[in-house]
Amino acid sequence: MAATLHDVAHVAGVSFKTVSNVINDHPNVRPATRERVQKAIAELGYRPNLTARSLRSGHTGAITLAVPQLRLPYFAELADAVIRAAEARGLVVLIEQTSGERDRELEVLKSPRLRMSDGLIFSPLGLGEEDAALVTAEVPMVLLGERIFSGGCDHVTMQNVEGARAATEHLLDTGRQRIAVVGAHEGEVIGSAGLRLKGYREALESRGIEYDDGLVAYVGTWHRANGAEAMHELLDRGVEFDAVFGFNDTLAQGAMRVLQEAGRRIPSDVAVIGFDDLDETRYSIPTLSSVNPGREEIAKTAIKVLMERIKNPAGPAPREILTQFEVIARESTAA
Amino acid sequence: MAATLHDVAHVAGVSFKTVSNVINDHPNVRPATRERVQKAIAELGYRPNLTARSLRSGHTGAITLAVPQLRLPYFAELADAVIRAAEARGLVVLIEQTSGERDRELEVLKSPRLRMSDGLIFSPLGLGEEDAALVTAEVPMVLLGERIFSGGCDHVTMQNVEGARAATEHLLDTGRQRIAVVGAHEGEVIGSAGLRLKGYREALESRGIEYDDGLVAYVGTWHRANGAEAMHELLDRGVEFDAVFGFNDTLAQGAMRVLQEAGRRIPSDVAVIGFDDLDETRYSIPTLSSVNPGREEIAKTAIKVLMERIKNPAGPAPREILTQFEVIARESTAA
DNA sequence: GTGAAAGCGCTAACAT
DNA sequence: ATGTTAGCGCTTTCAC
Repeated sequence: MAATLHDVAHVAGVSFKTVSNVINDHPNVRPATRERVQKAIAELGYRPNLTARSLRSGHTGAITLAVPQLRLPYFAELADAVIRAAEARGLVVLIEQTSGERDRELEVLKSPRLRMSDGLIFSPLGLGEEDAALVTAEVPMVLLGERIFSGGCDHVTMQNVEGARAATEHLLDTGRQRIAVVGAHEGEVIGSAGLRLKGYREALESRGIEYDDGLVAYVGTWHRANGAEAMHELLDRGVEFDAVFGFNDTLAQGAMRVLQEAGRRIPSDVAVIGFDDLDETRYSIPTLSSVNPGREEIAKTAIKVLMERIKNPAGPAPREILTQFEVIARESTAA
Repeated sequence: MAATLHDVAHVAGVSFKTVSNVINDHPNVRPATRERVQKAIAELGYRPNLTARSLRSGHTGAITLAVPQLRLPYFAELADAVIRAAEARGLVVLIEQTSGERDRELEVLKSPRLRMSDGLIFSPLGLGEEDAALVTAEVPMVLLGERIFSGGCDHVTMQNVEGARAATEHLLDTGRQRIAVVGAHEGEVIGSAGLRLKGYREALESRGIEYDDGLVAYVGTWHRANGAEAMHELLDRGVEFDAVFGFNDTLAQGAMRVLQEAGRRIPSDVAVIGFDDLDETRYSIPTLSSVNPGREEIAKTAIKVLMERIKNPAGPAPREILTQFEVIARESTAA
């Protein structure tokens, strides 16, 4: 089968330790010997067995990324960014899908599989603050998202409250007064939905507008279909509104679709803003205003922090890192 | 650090082989002993070291999926499906992004990293038929897509020609005559673009309509932006058309956007159909007709075939597997 | 500068 | 039914 160090050593006529030295660029090898070894390596098409190397060295060169599902464009774009950031540092990425289910999330955390990687970037959806004590892994971990803050591990997250507040203020600035919400989670305080609702309320409050629960549509998950459903519900309720804040872009897209089906014009009748700044917001009809939560930065920072933690597990105290956000105005909120 | 078999054996007062027997459900263990060992395992929080197991057993329980990029919704949905299919069989998935660049694709094929997985599902974009000889890996491989057919490995692919032909015929059936194409690749014969163009031409021919290169817009990649650009170009050319066939849904979405900006109504002025049946086609304005290429089936079949090949590398001759497709009519091609 | 030997944690013959 | 032994392919002391 595949050639081993021994085979190479044999062909090159040296001890297999010398071959190892050549491969790992150790200093004490005579140029002539090195050359001979390299020739043997080429001849045999030798490739190091990384599994063996991992066993010996204790690290694998891989990290795990656990997300709800790649079908959700936000996580696809996040995974894309994480893989690129990891690759830039010579790491490969193993992806686990949790469907956002608590049990599956715990399973991933506890799986022996995790040890086949050097660290974990974990974006929980089912686990909550009350589970903080369970959120530990046998490898260094960086937490993403808004579900858990009290953990003892590094945490990279976007500014949900501030971003949502800015989005709402953007709508208010265009003269909108009755802003419907699509994507709230019943009773949630600390997840993305809870925090974005908080930002929404803060913005209203700062302008002296009273919060009206009748304008808020609650959903289960954040797929396009949920946005569509929620908008149907709002329309059925018969409440008046002149703007919609979709808690993410896919919800907003679903809602826009239904609004237009119902004959509402965007933005003249109803302005719409989303959250995430997905690529597709640039091509919908109309283009969708959104909040760029700093996804690239999240990915890059997560990788950086994780690598530091892998190098030095007992390093600095866990950090809480917030990314920059930016409101991107597009057609759906034109004045 | 982490407990090993030896630690468990020590605590349970047995030899470490017995522990191994318990873990691997070997028959010859007395219930009492088994129980004692299991208690020790629980007590120490023992988890097997899969790296060591891999080294010994020769397989890793992971497979590699190499795709251009997850930002392209088609590949995000494909990866999602592959991960689910793999998980159902107890495998995890490592994802490599190639950007569709030939060099990167070759790099992935040759990387020692690949041996940290048991097999490869490879969806090339940069490599072509002329590179077939280079498309070999040190692990079993299943090829996806249309770039390479002559390889000596299992190949799962969609019916591009037939699907494209059916899409075109669908447009013709609604009375359209001048069908523009968005997404062709200059001079390509065998890639998705080449094959879909072939299907388009076949459909025209079967109805006695002459092929007009003036109706074909060529692009570089298949992002939304390319679809938008291509449609701008078609409009600038001033050619008349009453339908558009986007070679994938993202291209079609970009094109629809530009068409509507230009005041063309869909489907009354121009009908539009895409390819891939992405989730987003169900929520755009208007909803986008498309061809479902059997993505779930591709994922499931690829995993199944790969596992068979892993189990038996010298097994049956490489297979060529085609999935079922289906034209999905939505608003964008309503009569 | 190069080689010999030990061992990472596990599985699988082969004893006992 | 349980224990012993020999590696998987590599890195890493430590000698020479």
